[in-house]
Amino acid sequence: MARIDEVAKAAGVSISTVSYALSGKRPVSTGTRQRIEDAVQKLGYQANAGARMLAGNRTQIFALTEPFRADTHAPTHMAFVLGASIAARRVGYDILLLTDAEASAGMQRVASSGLVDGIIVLDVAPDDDRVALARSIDIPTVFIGIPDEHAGLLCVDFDFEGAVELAFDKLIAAGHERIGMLGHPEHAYEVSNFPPRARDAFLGRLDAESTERIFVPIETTARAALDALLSAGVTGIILQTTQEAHAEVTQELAERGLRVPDDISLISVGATFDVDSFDTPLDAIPLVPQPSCDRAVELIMQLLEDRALPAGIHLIDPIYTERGSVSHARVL
Amino acid sequence: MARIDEVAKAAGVSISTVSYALSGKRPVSTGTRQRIEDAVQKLGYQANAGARMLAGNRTQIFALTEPFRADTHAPTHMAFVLGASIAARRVGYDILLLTDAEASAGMQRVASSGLVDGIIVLDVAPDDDRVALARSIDIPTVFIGIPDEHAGLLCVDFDFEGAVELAFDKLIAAGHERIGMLGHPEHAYEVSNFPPRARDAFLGRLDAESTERIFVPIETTARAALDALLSAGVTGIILQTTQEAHAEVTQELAERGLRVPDDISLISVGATFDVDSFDTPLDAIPLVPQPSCDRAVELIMQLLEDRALPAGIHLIDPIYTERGSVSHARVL
DNA sequence: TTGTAGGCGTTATCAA
DNA sequence: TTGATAACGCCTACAA
Repeated sequence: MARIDEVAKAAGVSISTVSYALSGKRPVSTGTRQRIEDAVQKLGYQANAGARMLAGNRTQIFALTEPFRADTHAPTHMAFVLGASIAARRVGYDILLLTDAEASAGMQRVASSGLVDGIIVLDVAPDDDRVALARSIDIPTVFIGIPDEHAGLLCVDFDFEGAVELAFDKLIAAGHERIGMLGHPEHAYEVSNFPPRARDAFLGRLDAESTERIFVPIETTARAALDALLSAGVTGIILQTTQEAHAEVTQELAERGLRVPDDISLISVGATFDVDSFDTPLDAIPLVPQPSCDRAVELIMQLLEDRALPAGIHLIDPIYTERGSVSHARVL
Repeated sequence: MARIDEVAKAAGVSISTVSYALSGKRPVSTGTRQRIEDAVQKLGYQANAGARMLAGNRTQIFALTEPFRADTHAPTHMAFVLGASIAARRVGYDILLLTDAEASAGMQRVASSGLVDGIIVLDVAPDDDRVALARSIDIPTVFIGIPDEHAGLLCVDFDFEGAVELAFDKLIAAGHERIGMLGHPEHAYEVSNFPPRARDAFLGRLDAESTERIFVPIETTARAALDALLSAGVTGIILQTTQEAHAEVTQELAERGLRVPDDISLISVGATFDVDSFDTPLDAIPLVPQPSCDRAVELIMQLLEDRALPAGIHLIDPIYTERGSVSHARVL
C-alpha cells in the first residue's frame, strides 16, 4: 500500500515523474526510469485504484452483464466469462460481474457511477431488456450475440450463417446430393438467437439449390430425428445441435452399422463443447468463445480512444477443422 | 453523471448535508432529506465510484477468485458465482472476477491497489495456491471450501459430516441395519476436498456401530457400484455422488423391480443439482450455495467493521427434505 | 440540524 | 527531461 510520493522520494524524483514513468505518457530518461522501477519493486507499489479512477477518468474495469437464465448452458457460459476475463486482462482491465436482477439494473448503476469504462453483454436473448438500456447509456457497450432489435448497437457474434455455408460447401464438394441438418430441440428456436439463424442459412441454401428441405429439429429424441434424416435418403448431415445429440447420433450410427464417413458424412457446426470427445472424430466448425470476446474488448477499446465507430454487427470467421468424418470420394 | 454539488444546489443545502443524508451517518431533518431525495431522483445522481473509494476508504467491491479448473462442474460453479453476487449486492457490494492466471496473481494486485475491500475464494483445492496468498494479504479473505492447510484462515463450507450423520440417523431410525454409501468416481477423492470428508464421516459412523464398511465409489459405472451395494445386502443407501449416478441408480432400481422405499431406501447427500428431476422423488440433504455465500459475505463485513474475528471454519447446517424415499416401517 | 474546509492519491497542465 | 500544482468528486472532522 505504498503511495506514489513514497516511490518518488525513494527514487529521488518528483511525483509527476513517477506517474509519467509508469504510464509512459511522457519520455523519461533511462536512468531515472530505472531508479523509479527499482523503487516500485522495492516498495511493492500499486497505484491506488480509487485515486486513479478519479484523476485519470479511467477505471480499468469492464462490466460483464449476464443474467443466469434457466436455459443457460453452464459450460458454454463459463467459457465466455473466462474468455471475456482473459481478453480484458490483456488490455489491463478487470471484469465486474452483473448477474441476476442486476444484469439490467446494474448497467445503469455502474455506468452512471463511473465504476466501469465499458460494458460487455453476454447471453443475449432475442428480446433482451438490455437493448433499451444500452441505448440510453453513454459508455461503450458491446453485445456478444445479436438481439432482434439491434439497430444502433455494436454486436459481435460467431458467423453461424457462414459456418453453415462452409459446411454445406464441403459436403457438396464431397459429392453429396442429399444433405440434411439435425437441429436443436424445438424450443431453442424461440429462446435463442443463433439456432434459427443457422437453420435459415441452411434452408436458404437448399432452396437456392432447389433441393428438398431436409431440416430436422429434435422433437423427442435425437435418435428419432436421425431416423427422419436417414429415411429421407440423406448422406451428408450437418449437426447443429447439443452435445448429447452429437453423442446419440454417432453412437446410433455405429449401432446400425453405418460407417462414418463411408456411409454417412458428418460435420458439426457451432459446437461449444469438445467435439473430440466422441467415439467418431468429427469434422467441425466450432464456436470458440475467445475470438468473440477478444473482438468485443477490441471494439470497446477503440470506442474509448476514438469515440467514433459505427454501430453494426461484427461476425467472427468460422474455422473448419478436418478429422475425417466427410467422405472425399463421390457418394452413391 | 450529475455531481454531488449539483444535487446540493438543487436541494438548496450544502454538499455535506447531501452526503450525510445519503449515507445516513448523521441525522437530517425530514424536510431537508425529502428535498435532497427529490433532487437525487431528478438528476439521476449516482456517487462517483472513484471519488467515493478515495475519500471513503471503501470500494464497495469484493473480489471473487475462481480458477476455472478442468474438473470444475460448471452448473455448480455458476450457482456459487450467482450466490456470491446476490449476497454481495444485498450489502451494497459488487463482484470483481479473478479467473484463470489472475485467480492467484490478481489477489495480490487488487488487494494492494485497494480495488476491493475483501476477497471470496471459490472452487478451493486441497493444496490451493491461494492459501499462501491469503495469509500475506491484509484485506478480509474468506474461503468457500476447506483447503488442507487451513490454519489461520477463515473458511465457510457445507457441513458434509453433519449431513452424512443426519442421513445415517434417518436410515437407522427407519430400521435399516445394513447401510451403504455410493460415492463419487474414484479420482474425485483426490482433487476435491469434500468427497473424502463425506466418506470418512460415513465410515467413521459405521466403525462406531461396528458394522461392515460398505462404501463404494464409482469405478466403472454407477450400475456396477450399485451391484456391489446390493450384493452386500444393503437396504439403505446414501447417495453422495454425481447427478448422472443418481439418475442411473434410480433407473436401475426401477428396472430391477426394486421399489423405493419399500425395498430400498435412498437419501441424497450434498447434491448441488435438482434432486426433483428424477423419476423417483428422493429424500435429500442438498448442498445449497446461497447460505454459504451469505455467510462468507457476512464474515467479511464483520471483519470490515470489527477488525477482530478469529480464524476458523464455519459450517453451514444441513437441511433434510423428505420426499418419501425412506421407509418408515422396519425393514426385514 | 447544518455548513466549512481539509484531505484522499492520482493525473495532467503549465512552467522551467 | 523534469517539477509544481491544480483539479478529480466525495467524505468527514470540526464549527456554528
